[in-house]
Amino acid sequence: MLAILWLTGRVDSSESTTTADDVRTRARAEMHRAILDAGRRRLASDGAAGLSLRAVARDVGMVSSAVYRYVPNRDALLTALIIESYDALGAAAEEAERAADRDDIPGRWRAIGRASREWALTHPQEWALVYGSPVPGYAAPEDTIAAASRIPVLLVALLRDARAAGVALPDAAVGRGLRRSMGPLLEFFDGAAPDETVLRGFMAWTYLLGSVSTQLFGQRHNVITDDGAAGFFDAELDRLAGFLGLDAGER
Amino acid sequence: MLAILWLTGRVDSSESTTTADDVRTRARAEMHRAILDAGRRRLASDGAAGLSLRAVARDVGMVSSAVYRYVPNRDALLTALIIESYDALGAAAEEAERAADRDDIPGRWRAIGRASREWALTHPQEWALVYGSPVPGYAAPEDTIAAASRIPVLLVALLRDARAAGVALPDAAVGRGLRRSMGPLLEFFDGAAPDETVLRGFMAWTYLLGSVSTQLFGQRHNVITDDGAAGFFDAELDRLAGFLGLDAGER
DNA sequence: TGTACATCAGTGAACGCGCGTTCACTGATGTAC
DNA sequence: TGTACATCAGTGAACGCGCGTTCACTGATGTAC
Repeated sequence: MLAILWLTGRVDSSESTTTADDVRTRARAEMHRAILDAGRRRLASDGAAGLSLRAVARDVGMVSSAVYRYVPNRDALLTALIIESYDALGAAAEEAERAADRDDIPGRWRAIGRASREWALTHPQEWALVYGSPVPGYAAPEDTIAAASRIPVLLVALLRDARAAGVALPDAAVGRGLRRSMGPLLEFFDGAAPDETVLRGFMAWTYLLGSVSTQLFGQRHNVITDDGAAGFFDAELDRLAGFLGLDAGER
Repeated sequence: MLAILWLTGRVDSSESTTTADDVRTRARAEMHRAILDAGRRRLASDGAAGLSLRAVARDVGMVSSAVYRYVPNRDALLTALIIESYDALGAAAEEAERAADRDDIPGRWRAIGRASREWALTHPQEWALVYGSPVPGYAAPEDTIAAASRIPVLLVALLRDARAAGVALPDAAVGRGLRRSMGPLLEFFDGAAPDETVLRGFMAWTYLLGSVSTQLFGQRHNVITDDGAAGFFDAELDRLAGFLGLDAGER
Protein backbone atom coordinates (compact mmCIF):
# COMPACT_ATOMS: atom_id res chain seq x y z
CA MET A 1 0.00 0.00 0.00
CA LEU A 2 2.48 2.57 1.19
CA ALA A 3 4.96 1.28 -1.33
CA ILE A 4 2.52 2.20 -4.08
CA LEU A 5 1.98 5.68 -2.73
CA TRP A 6 5.70 6.03 -2.50
CA LEU A 7 6.42 4.91 -6.02
CA THR A 8 3.74 7.03 -7.62
CA GLY A 9 5.04 9.94 -5.58
CA ARG A 10 1.69 11.51 -4.91
CA VAL A 11 2.38 12.02 -1.21
CA ASP A 12 3.22 15.58 -0.30
CA SER A 13 3.41 16.35 3.38
CA SER A 14 4.49 19.92 2.66
CA GLU A 15 1.40 22.00 1.88
CA SER A 16 -1.41 20.75 4.10
CA THR A 17 -1.08 18.34 6.96
CA THR A 18 -1.65 14.78 5.80
CA THR A 19 -3.80 12.90 8.26
CA ALA A 20 -3.85 9.16 8.67
CA ASP A 21 -7.33 9.18 7.21
CA ASP A 22 -6.03 10.87 4.08
CA VAL A 23 -3.39 8.23 3.64
CA ARG A 24 -5.84 5.39 4.03
CA THR A 25 -8.38 6.97 1.73
CA ARG A 26 -5.80 7.58 -0.93
CA ALA A 27 -4.30 4.14 -0.58
CA ARG A 28 -7.77 2.73 -1.02
CA ALA A 29 -8.30 4.78 -4.14
CA GLU A 30 -4.95 3.73 -5.60
CA MET A 31 -5.64 0.08 -4.92
CA HIS A 32 -9.04 0.43 -6.50
CA ARG A 33 -7.41 1.94 -9.59
CA ALA A 34 -4.82 -0.84 -9.67
CA ILE A 35 -7.59 -3.42 -9.65
CA LEU A 36 -9.48 -1.72 -12.47
CA ASP A 37 -6.27 -1.41 -14.48
CA ALA A 38 -5.47 -5.07 -13.99
CA GLY A 39 -9.04 -5.86 -15.01
CA ARG A 40 -8.60 -3.85 -18.19
CA ARG A 41 -5.36 -5.67 -19.00
CA ARG A 42 -7.01 -9.05 -18.39
CA LEU A 43 -9.86 -7.99 -20.60
CA ALA A 44 -7.41 -7.08 -23.34
CA SER A 45 -5.76 -10.48 -23.24
CA ASP A 46 -8.62 -12.87 -22.46
CA GLY A 47 -11.79 -11.07 -23.47
CA ALA A 48 -14.83 -10.26 -21.40
CA ALA A 49 -15.99 -13.82 -20.90
CA GLY A 50 -12.57 -14.74 -19.54
CA LEU A 51 -12.35 -11.89 -17.06
CA SER A 52 -11.96 -13.43 -13.62
CA LEU A 53 -11.56 -11.89 -10.19
CA ARG A 54 -8.97 -14.49 -9.30
CA ALA A 55 -6.79 -13.55 -12.24
CA VAL A 56 -7.11 -9.88 -11.37
CA ALA A 57 -6.18 -10.65 -7.77
CA ARG A 58 -3.11 -12.52 -8.95
CA ASP A 59 -2.08 -9.60 -11.15
CA VAL A 60 -2.22 -7.06 -8.36
CA GLY A 61 -0.42 -9.49 -6.05
CA MET A 62 -3.28 -10.25 -3.73
CA VAL A 63 -5.07 -13.31 -2.56
CA SER A 64 -8.39 -13.69 -4.40
CA SER A 65 -10.57 -12.93 -1.41
CA ALA A 66 -8.84 -9.60 -0.84
CA VAL A 67 -10.27 -7.94 -3.94
CA TYR A 68 -13.69 -8.20 -2.33
CA ARG A 69 -12.56 -5.33 -0.13
CA TYR A 70 -12.64 -3.18 -3.26
CA VAL A 71 -15.22 -4.65 -5.58
CA PRO A 72 -18.45 -6.33 -4.49
CA ASN A 73 -18.31 -9.01 -7.21
CA ARG A 74 -17.33 -9.87 -10.75
CA ASP A 75 -20.29 -8.20 -12.41
CA ALA A 76 -19.54 -4.91 -10.68
CA LEU A 77 -16.01 -5.03 -12.03
CA LEU A 78 -17.39 -5.66 -15.50
CA THR A 79 -19.77 -2.73 -15.18
CA ALA A 80 -16.96 -0.44 -14.10
CA LEU A 81 -14.87 -1.53 -17.07
CA ILE A 82 -17.77 -0.97 -19.45
CA ILE A 83 -18.26 2.58 -18.22
CA GLU A 84 -14.55 3.29 -18.39
CA SER A 85 -14.45 1.97 -21.96
CA TYR A 86 -17.34 4.13 -23.13
CA ASP A 87 -15.69 7.08 -21.46
CA ALA A 88 -12.28 6.48 -22.96
CA LEU A 89 -13.74 6.10 -26.44
CA GLY A 90 -15.94 9.15 -25.97
CA ALA A 91 -13.01 11.22 -24.74
CA ALA A 92 -10.87 10.18 -27.71
CA ALA A 93 -13.61 11.18 -30.15
CA GLU A 94 -14.27 14.46 -28.35
CA GLU A 95 -10.64 15.40 -28.33
CA ALA A 96 -10.22 14.67 -32.03
CA GLU A 97 -13.37 16.57 -32.90
CA ARG A 98 -12.32 19.55 -30.80
CA ALA A 99 -9.04 19.73 -32.68
CA ALA A 100 -10.82 20.16 -36.01
CA ASP A 101 -11.71 23.53 -37.48
CA ARG A 102 -15.18 24.49 -36.16
CA ASP A 103 -16.37 25.52 -39.61
CA ASP A 104 -15.19 22.38 -41.36
CA ILE A 105 -18.28 20.26 -40.82
CA PRO A 106 -17.17 17.26 -42.92
CA GLY A 107 -13.76 17.50 -41.25
CA ARG A 108 -15.33 17.26 -37.83
CA TRP A 109 -17.29 14.23 -38.94
CA ARG A 110 -14.15 12.61 -40.27
CA ALA A 111 -12.35 13.35 -37.02
CA ILE A 112 -15.03 11.57 -35.01
CA GLY A 113 -14.99 8.59 -37.33
CA ARG A 114 -11.24 8.23 -37.48
CA ALA A 115 -10.77 8.66 -33.75
CA SER A 116 -13.38 5.98 -33.08
CA ARG A 117 -11.71 3.56 -35.44
CA GLU A 118 -8.27 4.23 -34.05
CA TRP A 119 -9.37 3.85 -30.48
CA ALA A 120 -11.02 0.56 -31.42
CA LEU A 121 -7.89 -0.74 -33.09
CA THR A 122 -5.80 0.02 -30.02
CA HIS A 123 -8.44 -1.26 -27.58
CA PRO A 124 -10.12 -4.12 -29.43
CA GLN A 125 -11.39 -6.01 -26.42
CA GLU A 126 -12.81 -2.89 -24.84
CA TRP A 127 -14.63 -2.12 -28.07
CA ALA A 128 -15.91 -5.70 -28.14
CA LEU A 129 -17.01 -5.33 -24.54
CA VAL A 130 -19.31 -2.41 -25.32
CA TYR A 131 -20.29 -2.98 -28.96
CA GLY A 132 -19.75 -6.72 -29.43
CA SER A 133 -21.98 -9.62 -28.45
CA PRO A 134 -23.40 -9.26 -24.96
CA VAL A 135 -21.58 -11.14 -22.20
CA PRO A 136 -23.81 -14.14 -21.41
CA GLY A 137 -25.39 -13.95 -17.99
CA TYR A 138 -24.54 -10.29 -17.57
CA ALA A 139 -27.14 -7.54 -17.78
CA ALA A 140 -25.78 -4.01 -18.26
CA PRO A 141 -27.23 -1.62 -15.71
CA GLU A 142 -28.65 1.80 -16.59
CA ASP A 143 -25.67 3.78 -15.33
CA THR A 144 -23.76 3.14 -18.54
CA ILE A 145 -26.09 5.38 -20.55
CA ALA A 146 -24.37 8.71 -19.95
CA ALA A 147 -20.95 7.38 -20.90
CA ALA A 148 -22.41 5.57 -23.91
CA SER A 149 -23.97 8.77 -25.23
CA ARG A 150 -20.84 10.87 -25.59
CA ILE A 151 -20.29 10.25 -29.30
CA PRO A 152 -23.99 10.50 -30.17
CA VAL A 153 -24.04 13.85 -28.35
CA LEU A 154 -21.13 14.94 -30.51
CA LEU A 155 -23.01 13.95 -33.67
CA VAL A 156 -26.10 15.87 -32.66
CA ALA A 157 -24.05 19.00 -32.03
CA LEU A 158 -22.36 18.53 -35.38
CA LEU A 159 -25.66 18.39 -37.27
CA ARG A 160 -27.02 21.34 -35.31
CA ASP A 161 -23.96 23.37 -36.27
CA ALA A 162 -24.26 22.22 -39.88
CA ARG A 163 -27.80 23.49 -40.02
CA ALA A 164 -26.86 26.75 -38.37
CA ALA A 165 -24.11 27.16 -40.96
CA GLY A 166 -26.66 26.82 -43.74
CA VAL A 167 -25.70 23.35 -44.93
CA ALA A 168 -28.55 21.84 -46.94
CA LEU A 169 -29.33 18.81 -44.81
CA PRO A 170 -31.75 16.13 -46.02
CA ASP A 171 -35.22 17.28 -45.05
CA ALA A 172 -37.69 15.12 -46.94
CA ALA A 173 -40.87 14.51 -45.00
CA VAL A 174 -40.92 11.38 -42.87
CA GLY A 175 -44.05 9.25 -42.48
CA ARG A 176 -46.03 9.29 -39.28
CA GLY A 177 -45.38 5.65 -38.37
CA LEU A 178 -41.67 6.05 -38.94
CA ARG A 179 -41.63 9.21 -36.83
CA ARG A 180 -43.30 7.30 -34.04
CA SER A 181 -40.69 4.52 -34.06
CA MET A 182 -37.99 7.17 -33.88
CA GLY A 183 -39.62 8.79 -30.84
CA PRO A 184 -36.78 8.54 -28.32
CA LEU A 185 -34.24 9.37 -31.02
CA LEU A 186 -36.07 12.54 -32.02
CA GLU A 187 -36.25 13.53 -28.37
CA PHE A 188 -32.51 13.05 -28.07
CA PHE A 189 -31.97 15.37 -31.05
CA ASP A 190 -34.39 17.86 -29.55
CA GLY A 191 -35.05 19.62 -32.83
CA ALA A 192 -31.41 19.95 -33.80
CA ALA A 193 -32.06 18.72 -37.35
CA PRO A 194 -34.88 17.80 -39.75
CA ASP A 195 -36.43 14.36 -39.25
CA GLU A 196 -34.85 12.86 -42.34
CA THR A 197 -31.47 14.11 -41.18
CA VAL A 198 -32.03 12.64 -37.74
CA LEU A 199 -32.77 9.31 -39.39
CA ARG A 200 -29.68 9.51 -41.55
CA GLY A 201 -27.52 10.71 -38.70
CA PHE A 202 -28.50 7.68 -36.71
CA MET A 203 -27.76 5.53 -39.73
CA ALA A 204 -24.31 7.08 -39.99
CA TRP A 205 -23.70 6.15 -36.36
CA THR A 206 -24.97 2.63 -37.00
CA TYR A 207 -22.66 2.43 -39.98
CA LEU A 208 -19.70 3.55 -37.94
CA LEU A 209 -20.32 0.78 -35.42
CA GLY A 210 -20.79 -1.76 -38.19
CA SER A 211 -17.70 -0.78 -40.12
CA VAL A 212 -15.38 -0.66 -37.13
CA SER A 213 -16.73 -3.94 -35.76
CA THR A 214 -16.38 -5.78 -39.06
CA GLN A 215 -12.81 -4.53 -39.33
CA LEU A 216 -12.05 -5.55 -35.78
CA PHE A 217 -13.81 -8.89 -35.82
CA GLY A 218 -12.07 -10.05 -38.97
CA GLN A 219 -14.99 -9.95 -41.41
CA ARG A 220 -12.99 -7.92 -43.91
CA HIS A 221 -10.24 -10.46 -44.14
CA ASN A 222 -9.66 -11.21 -47.83
CA VAL A 223 -12.01 -8.42 -48.85
CA ILE A 224 -10.19 -5.18 -48.11
CA THR A 225 -6.39 -5.29 -47.97
CA ASP A 226 -4.82 -4.67 -44.59
CA ASP A 227 -2.62 -1.95 -46.02
CA GLY A 228 -5.57 -0.15 -47.51
CA ALA A 229 -7.93 -0.47 -44.54
CA ALA A 230 -7.42 3.07 -43.25
CA GLY A 231 -7.79 4.57 -46.70
CA PHE A 232 -10.89 2.56 -47.40
CA PHE A 233 -12.36 3.71 -44.11
CA ASP A 234 -11.78 7.31 -45.16
CA ALA A 235 -13.68 6.57 -48.35
CA GLU A 236 -16.52 5.18 -46.29
CA LEU A 237 -16.59 8.34 -44.16
CA ASP A 238 -16.67 10.37 -47.39
CA ARG A 239 -19.66 8.50 -48.75
CA LEU A 240 -21.44 8.88 -45.42
CA ALA A 241 -20.76 12.62 -45.42
CA GLY A 242 -22.47 12.68 -48.79
CA PHE A 243 -25.33 10.57 -47.46
CA LEU A 244 -25.76 13.14 -44.67
CA GLY A 245 -25.58 16.03 -47.12
CA LEU A 246 -22.50 17.45 -45.39
CA ASP A 247 -20.65 17.93 -48.65
CA ALA A 248 -21.06 17.20 -52.31
CA GLY A 249 -17.46 16.48 -53.23
CA GLU A 250 -16.32 12.89 -53.47
CA ARG A 251 -12.86 11.75 -54.27
CA MET B 1 -29.18 -45.73 -31.49
CA LEU B 2 -31.74 -48.07 -33.03
CA ALA B 3 -34.41 -46.28 -31.08
CA ILE B 4 -33.54 -43.09 -32.89
CA LEU B 5 -33.66 -44.73 -36.27
CA TRP B 6 -36.97 -46.20 -35.32
CA LEU B 7 -38.53 -42.96 -34.18
CA THR B 8 -37.41 -40.96 -37.16
CA GLY B 9 -38.82 -43.73 -39.34
CA ARG B 10 -36.07 -43.63 -41.90
CA VAL B 11 -35.56 -47.41 -41.93
CA ASP B 12 -37.13 -49.13 -44.88
CA SER B 13 -36.18 -52.74 -45.39
CA SER B 14 -38.51 -53.01 -48.36
CA GLU B 15 -36.74 -51.57 -51.40
CA SER B 16 -33.09 -52.46 -51.09
CA THR B 17 -31.57 -54.84 -48.60
CA THR B 18 -30.34 -53.00 -45.53
CA THR B 19 -26.95 -54.26 -44.47
CA ALA B 20 -25.53 -54.04 -41.00
CA ASP B 21 -23.03 -51.53 -42.32
CA ASP B 22 -25.86 -49.31 -43.51
CA VAL B 23 -27.44 -49.37 -40.10
CA ARG B 24 -24.21 -48.49 -38.35
CA THR B 25 -23.37 -45.75 -40.79
CA ARG B 26 -26.77 -44.21 -40.49
CA ALA B 27 -26.81 -44.52 -36.73
CA ARG B 28 -23.49 -42.73 -36.68
CA ALA B 29 -24.84 -39.97 -38.86
CA GLU B 30 -27.93 -39.57 -36.72
CA MET B 31 -25.90 -39.40 -33.57
CA HIS B 32 -23.62 -36.85 -35.14
CA ARG B 33 -26.66 -34.77 -36.02
CA ALA B 34 -28.04 -35.11 -32.50
CA ILE B 35 -24.76 -33.80 -31.11
CA LEU B 36 -24.70 -30.81 -33.45
CA ASP B 37 -28.33 -30.07 -32.63
CA ALA B 38 -27.64 -30.21 -28.92
CA GLY B 39 -24.65 -27.95 -29.52
CA ARG B 40 -26.86 -25.46 -31.30
CA ARG B 41 -29.37 -25.50 -28.45
CA ARG B 42 -26.60 -24.98 -25.88
CA LEU B 43 -25.26 -22.16 -27.98
CA ALA B 44 -28.69 -20.56 -28.02
CA SER B 45 -28.98 -20.66 -24.25
CA ASP B 46 -25.41 -20.06 -23.05
CA GLY B 47 -23.60 -18.37 -25.92
CA ALA B 48 -20.46 -19.41 -27.71
CA ALA B 49 -18.11 -18.93 -24.78
CA GLY B 50 -20.31 -21.20 -22.66
CA LEU B 51 -20.53 -24.01 -25.16
CA SER B 52 -19.13 -27.11 -23.49
CA LEU B 53 -18.73 -30.65 -24.69
CA ARG B 54 -19.77 -31.95 -21.30
CA ALA B 55 -23.05 -30.08 -21.46
CA VAL B 56 -23.67 -31.35 -24.97
CA ALA B 57 -22.92 -34.89 -23.83
CA ARG B 58 -25.41 -34.53 -21.00
CA ASP B 59 -28.06 -33.27 -23.40
CA VAL B 60 -27.76 -36.22 -25.74
CA GLY B 61 -27.69 -38.60 -22.76
CA MET B 62 -24.09 -39.69 -23.03
CA VAL B 63 -21.10 -39.69 -20.82
CA SER B 64 -18.75 -36.83 -21.72
CA SER B 65 -16.02 -39.00 -23.16
CA ALA B 66 -18.43 -40.62 -25.62
CA VAL B 67 -18.86 -37.51 -27.75
CA TYR B 68 -15.21 -37.84 -28.71
CA ARG B 69 -16.35 -40.73 -30.92
CA TYR B 70 -18.13 -38.11 -33.04
CA VAL B 71 -16.23 -34.87 -32.64
CA PRO B 72 -12.46 -34.57 -32.21
CA ASN B 73 -12.67 -31.67 -29.74
CA ARG B 74 -14.52 -28.56 -28.67
CA ASP B 75 -13.12 -26.30 -31.37
CA ALA B 76 -14.22 -28.67 -34.11
CA LEU B 77 -17.75 -28.57 -32.74
CA LEU B 78 -17.60 -24.78 -32.76
CA THR B 79 -16.38 -24.76 -36.34
CA ALA B 80 -19.19 -27.06 -37.42
CA LEU B 81 -21.73 -24.80 -35.72
CA ILE B 82 -20.26 -21.72 -37.39
CA ILE B 83 -20.55 -23.27 -40.82
CA GLU B 84 -24.09 -24.43 -40.14
CA SER B 85 -25.02 -20.95 -38.99
CA TYR B 86 -23.64 -19.26 -42.07
CA ASP B 87 -25.44 -21.82 -44.18
CA ALA B 88 -28.75 -21.45 -42.42
CA LEU B 89 -28.63 -17.67 -42.70
CA GLY B 90 -27.55 -17.86 -46.33
CA ALA B 91 -30.33 -20.30 -47.15
CA ALA B 92 -32.92 -18.07 -45.50
CA ALA B 93 -31.76 -15.06 -47.50
CA GLU B 94 -31.60 -17.02 -50.75
CA GLU B 95 -35.08 -18.39 -50.30
CA ALA B 96 -36.55 -14.97 -49.59
CA GLU B 97 -34.74 -13.43 -52.52
CA ARG B 98 -35.86 -16.19 -54.84
CA ALA B 99 -39.47 -15.56 -53.89
CA ALA B 100 -39.26 -11.93 -55.02
CA ASP B 101 -40.18 -10.79 -58.54
CA ARG B 102 -36.98 -11.02 -60.65
CA ASP B 103 -37.55 -7.59 -62.15
CA ASP B 104 -38.15 -5.86 -58.86
CA ILE B 105 -34.56 -5.01 -57.96
CA PRO B 106 -35.30 -2.96 -54.83
CA GLY B 107 -37.76 -5.66 -53.77
CA ARG B 108 -35.06 -8.30 -54.01
CA TRP B 109 -32.74 -6.14 -51.92
CA ARG B 110 -35.45 -5.67 -49.32
CA ALA B 111 -36.08 -9.42 -49.27
CA ILE B 112 -32.43 -10.13 -48.52
CA GLY B 113 -32.31 -7.52 -45.79
CA ARG B 114 -35.52 -8.54 -44.11
CA ALA B 115 -34.71 -12.24 -44.23
CA SER B 116 -31.33 -11.60 -42.64
CA ARG B 117 -32.84 -9.55 -39.86
CA GLU B 118 -35.55 -12.09 -39.21
CA TRP B 119 -33.17 -14.99 -39.13
CA ALA B 120 -30.98 -13.07 -36.70
CA LEU B 121 -33.89 -12.33 -34.40
CA THR B 122 -34.85 -15.99 -34.27
CA HIS B 123 -31.24 -17.18 -33.97
CA PRO B 124 -29.52 -14.46 -31.95
CA GLN B 125 -26.69 -16.54 -30.57
CA GLU B 126 -25.91 -18.05 -33.95
CA TRP B 127 -25.74 -14.55 -35.41
CA ALA B 128 -23.47 -13.50 -32.55
CA LEU B 129 -21.32 -16.55 -33.20
CA VAL B 130 -20.57 -15.52 -36.75
CA TYR B 131 -20.86 -11.73 -36.69
CA GLY B 132 -20.26 -10.89 -33.03
CA SER B 133 -17.04 -10.62 -31.10
CA PRO B 134 -14.63 -13.46 -31.85
CA VAL B 135 -14.59 -16.32 -29.36
CA PRO B 136 -11.38 -15.84 -27.36
CA GLY B 137 -8.81 -18.53 -28.02
CA TYR B 138 -10.60 -19.79 -31.09
CA ALA B 139 -9.35 -19.16 -34.63
CA ALA B 140 -11.86 -19.75 -37.41
CA PRO B 141 -10.44 -22.02 -40.11
CA GLU B 142 -10.64 -21.25 -43.82
CA ASP B 143 -13.43 -23.72 -44.55
CA THR B 144 -16.05 -21.26 -43.36
CA ILE B 145 -15.50 -18.98 -46.35
CA ALA B 146 -17.86 -20.62 -48.81
CA ALA B 147 -20.74 -20.66 -46.35
CA ALA B 148 -19.98 -17.10 -45.28
CA SER B 149 -20.16 -15.86 -48.87
CA ARG B 150 -23.69 -16.88 -49.69
CA ILE B 151 -25.31 -13.50 -49.04
CA PRO B 152 -22.49 -11.52 -50.63
CA VAL B 153 -22.89 -13.72 -53.72
CA LEU B 154 -26.57 -12.83 -53.74
CA LEU B 155 -25.76 -9.13 -53.60
CA VAL B 156 -23.32 -9.35 -56.48
CA ALA B 157 -25.91 -11.10 -58.64
CA LEU B 158 -28.44 -8.46 -57.68
CA LEU B 159 -26.21 -5.61 -58.80
CA ARG B 160 -25.28 -7.43 -61.99
CA ASP B 161 -28.98 -7.87 -62.80
CA ALA B 162 -29.63 -4.23 -61.95
CA ARG B 163 -27.01 -3.11 -64.42
CA ALA B 164 -28.31 -5.51 -67.05
CA ALA B 165 -31.78 -4.06 -66.54
CA GLY B 166 -30.45 -0.57 -67.21
CA VAL B 167 -30.60 0.77 -63.67
CA ALA B 168 -28.36 3.82 -63.34
CA LEU B 169 -25.89 2.57 -60.73
CA PRO B 170 -23.34 4.92 -59.15
CA ASP B 171 -20.35 4.99 -61.46
CA ALA B 172 -18.16 7.90 -60.38
CA ALA B 173 -14.48 7.22 -60.90
CA VAL B 174 -12.64 5.75 -57.94
CA GLY B 175 -9.08 6.75 -57.09
CA ARG B 176 -6.20 4.42 -57.75
CA GLY B 177 -5.24 3.92 -54.09
CA LEU B 178 -8.80 3.17 -53.14
CA ARG B 179 -9.12 0.70 -55.99
CA ARG B 180 -6.02 -1.06 -54.75
CA SER B 181 -7.37 -1.47 -51.22
CA MET B 182 -10.55 -2.93 -52.72
CA GLY B 183 -8.57 -5.48 -54.70
CA PRO B 184 -10.02 -8.72 -53.37
CA LEU B 185 -13.49 -7.18 -53.31
CA LEU B 186 -13.29 -6.14 -56.97
CA GLU B 187 -12.15 -9.63 -57.84
CA PHE B 188 -15.14 -11.06 -56.03
CA PHE B 189 -17.44 -8.83 -58.07
CA ASP B 190 -15.60 -9.81 -61.23
CA GLY B 191 -16.80 -6.82 -63.22
CA ALA B 192 -20.44 -7.19 -62.24
CA ALA B 193 -20.76 -3.48 -61.44
CA PRO B 194 -18.86 -0.15 -61.66
CA ASP B 195 -16.21 0.42 -58.99
CA GLU B 196 -18.21 3.02 -57.11
CA THR B 197 -21.16 0.63 -57.01
CA VAL B 198 -18.94 -2.16 -55.75
CA LEU B 199 -17.79 0.13 -52.97
CA ARG B 200 -21.34 1.11 -52.10
CA GLY B 201 -22.56 -2.46 -52.36
CA PHE B 202 -19.99 -3.50 -49.83
CA MET B 203 -21.04 -0.59 -47.65
CA ALA B 204 -24.65 -1.73 -47.85
CA TRP B 205 -23.57 -5.16 -46.65
CA THR B 206 -21.53 -3.60 -43.85
CA TYR B 207 -24.56 -1.54 -42.91
CA LEU B 208 -26.77 -4.60 -42.83
CA LEU B 209 -24.42 -6.31 -40.40
CA GLY B 210 -24.18 -3.18 -38.28
CA SER B 211 -27.88 -2.55 -38.14
CA VAL B 212 -28.86 -6.11 -37.31
CA SER B 213 -26.11 -6.42 -34.71
CA THR B 214 -27.01 -3.19 -32.96
CA GLN B 215 -30.63 -4.30 -32.85
CA LEU B 216 -29.67 -7.69 -31.50
CA PHE B 217 -27.04 -6.56 -29.03
CA GLY B 218 -29.34 -4.02 -27.42
CA GLN B 219 -27.70 -0.81 -28.64
CA ARG B 220 -31.01 0.56 -29.88
CA HIS B 221 -32.67 0.27 -26.52
CA ASN B 222 -34.28 3.63 -25.71
CA VAL B 223 -33.51 4.92 -29.20
CA ILE B 224 -35.91 3.13 -31.54
CA THR B 225 -39.13 1.78 -30.05
CA ASP B 226 -39.46 -1.99 -29.95
CA ASP B 227 -42.80 -1.81 -31.74
CA GLY B 228 -41.35 0.26 -34.53
CA ALA B 229 -38.11 -1.66 -35.01
CA ALA B 230 -39.24 -3.62 -38.07
CA GLY B 231 -40.68 -0.50 -39.70
CA PHE B 232 -37.56 1.47 -38.96
CA PHE B 233 -35.46 -1.27 -40.49
CA ASP B 234 -37.54 -1.06 -43.67
CA ALA B 235 -36.80 2.66 -43.76
CA GLU B 236 -33.11 1.89 -43.44
CA LEU B 237 -33.31 -0.56 -46.34
CA ASP B 238 -35.09 2.15 -48.34
CA ARG B 239 -32.34 4.70 -47.74
CA LEU B 240 -29.72 2.11 -48.64
CA ALA B 241 -31.53 1.30 -51.86
CA GLY B 242 -31.28 4.98 -52.65
CA PHE B 243 -27.62 5.02 -51.70
CA LEU B 244 -27.07 2.15 -54.16
CA GLY B 245 -29.07 3.91 -56.86
CA LEU B 246 -31.59 1.08 -57.00
CA ASP B 247 -34.56 3.42 -56.87
CA ALA B 248 -35.32 7.08 -56.42
CA GLY B 249 -38.55 6.80 -54.45
CA GLU B 250 -38.47 7.17 -50.70
CA ARG B 251 -41.36 6.94 -48.39
C1' DT C 1 4.30 8.37 28.12
C1' DG C 2 1.95 3.77 28.30
C1' DT C 3 -1.67 0.57 27.68
C1' DA C 4 -6.26 -1.28 26.13
C1' DC C 5 -9.04 -1.13 22.33
C1' DA C 6 -10.92 -0.42 17.47
C1' DT C 7 -10.22 -0.46 12.63
C1' DC C 8 -9.52 -2.72 8.52
C1' DA C 9 -6.36 -4.47 4.53
C1' DG C 10 -4.94 -8.63 3.47
C1' DT C 11 -4.44 -14.08 4.42
C1' DG C 12 -5.39 -18.89 3.78
C1' DA C 13 -8.35 -22.56 3.76
C1' DA C 14 -12.41 -24.25 2.27
C1' DC C 15 -17.03 -25.14 -0.38
C1' DG C 16 -18.95 -26.71 -4.43
C1' DC C 17 -18.86 -26.18 -8.98
C1' DG C 18 -17.70 -26.98 -14.10
C1' DC C 19 -14.42 -27.75 -17.66
C1' DG C 20 -11.48 -30.60 -21.71
C1' DT C 21 -9.34 -34.61 -22.41
C1' DT C 22 -7.32 -39.43 -21.71
C1' DC C 23 -7.59 -44.23 -20.92
C1' DA C 24 -8.56 -48.91 -19.77
C1' DC C 25 -12.82 -51.18 -19.85
C1' DT C 26 -17.52 -53.55 -21.09
C1' DG C 27 -20.78 -55.55 -23.82
C1' DA C 28 -23.57 -55.80 -27.86
C1' DT C 29 -23.28 -56.90 -32.58
C1' DG C 30 -21.61 -58.88 -36.76
C1' DT C 31 -18.06 -61.95 -39.36
C1' DA C 32 -15.14 -65.91 -40.59
C1' DC C 33 -14.34 -70.48 -40.37
C1' DT D 1 -25.44 -74.67 -36.88
C1' DG D 2 -21.74 -73.36 -33.54
C1' DT D 3 -17.72 -71.09 -31.83
C1' DA D 4 -13.65 -67.85 -31.79
C1' DC D 5 -12.66 -63.40 -33.00
C1' DA D 6 -13.03 -58.38 -34.45
C1' DT D 7 -15.35 -54.09 -34.26
C1' DC D 8 -16.70 -50.15 -32.00
C1' DA D 9 -20.33 -47.24 -29.33
C1' DG D 10 -20.56 -46.06 -24.95
C1' DT D 11 -18.85 -46.27 -19.68
C1' DG D 12 -16.65 -44.61 -15.56
C1' DA D 13 -12.87 -43.05 -13.24
C1' DA D 14 -9.30 -40.05 -13.19
C1' DC D 15 -5.98 -35.91 -14.13
C1' DG D 16 -5.27 -31.25 -13.47
C1' DC D 17 -7.21 -27.13 -14.03
C1' DG D 18 -9.83 -22.64 -12.96
C1' DC D 19 -13.72 -20.30 -11.15
C1' DG D 20 -16.81 -17.07 -7.50
C1' DT D 21 -17.59 -16.51 -3.01
C1' DT D 22 -17.49 -17.10 2.22
C1' DC D 23 -15.37 -17.01 6.62
C1' DA D 24 -12.54 -17.06 10.63
C1' DC D 25 -8.12 -15.21 11.19
C1' DT D 26 -3.68 -12.11 11.63
C1' DG D 27 -1.19 -8.16 12.24
C1' DA D 28 -0.17 -3.43 11.37
C1' DT D 29 -1.78 1.04 12.43
C1' DG D 30 -4.10 4.67 14.78
C1' DT D 31 -7.10 6.36 18.89
C1' DA D 32 -8.79 7.11 23.62
C1' DC D 33 -7.88 7.29 28.16
